[in-house]
Amino acid sequence: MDVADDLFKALADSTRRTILDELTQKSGQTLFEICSRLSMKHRLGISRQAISQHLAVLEAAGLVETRREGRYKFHDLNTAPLRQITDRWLAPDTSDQEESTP
Amino acid sequence: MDVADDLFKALADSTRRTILDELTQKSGQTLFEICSRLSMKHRLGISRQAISQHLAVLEAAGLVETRREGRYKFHDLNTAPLRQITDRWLAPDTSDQEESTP
DNA sequence: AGCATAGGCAAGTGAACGCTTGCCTATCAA
DNA sequence: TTGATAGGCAAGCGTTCACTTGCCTATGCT
Repeated sequence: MDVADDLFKALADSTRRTILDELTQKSGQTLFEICSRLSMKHRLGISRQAISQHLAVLEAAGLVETRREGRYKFHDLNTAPLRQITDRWLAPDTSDQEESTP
Repeated sequence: MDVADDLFKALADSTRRTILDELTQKSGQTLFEICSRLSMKHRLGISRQAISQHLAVLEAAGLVETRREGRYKFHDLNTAPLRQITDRWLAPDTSDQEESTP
């Protein structure tokens, strides 16, 4: 329905948020690299396909961008879509609020 | 699992985001006021109970605070939890990133 | 008191979601 | 060419989620 729907749906899962954390620490990781990090550092017993699906969701939301090089596919973080959240509810413009009279 | 889970789950639904929009325009609305606004302005054919459940989710996430006065219950917006998102991935500190060597 | 208004609780339903399993394609090294 | 590595596609399963329906409590007006 909403255009922002993909973004918020992508952020709704804790595994996907952890993936964003990992890409924040090191951008340009491959699928297998992300897999091993989630397994080692975060003790997440999760399959490769599950993570692949998570990455697809993050890519649909614009939070992750990919580039292919040979048999490797690198995943880069893009935090730009997150600005929507700030712009929507943390905008400094409070000039046209209605008065509170129940 | 995560403590931030409530926040992102709350934002994952488009109706709840619309409620936040409405509370941004006018804080301190009652349940019925929110109901009529969603119905009129946003053409959302949704029951009162559904909206009540949405407000409970938003309150659990800390995005909405409530105060009772007689038979009225007013709902106030609290955008403070949204700062978590900025702090987590939009933090200006990029000093301790790892180098990208696949 | 009697009735309308404002809100709450709980069970049930259909759809979406997260994850697994199994198999397939593509790239590179021996 | 064979084998290993990196990734993709799709069906199936159990859980969670959004929403409805029905009934109940509390406050206020006349």
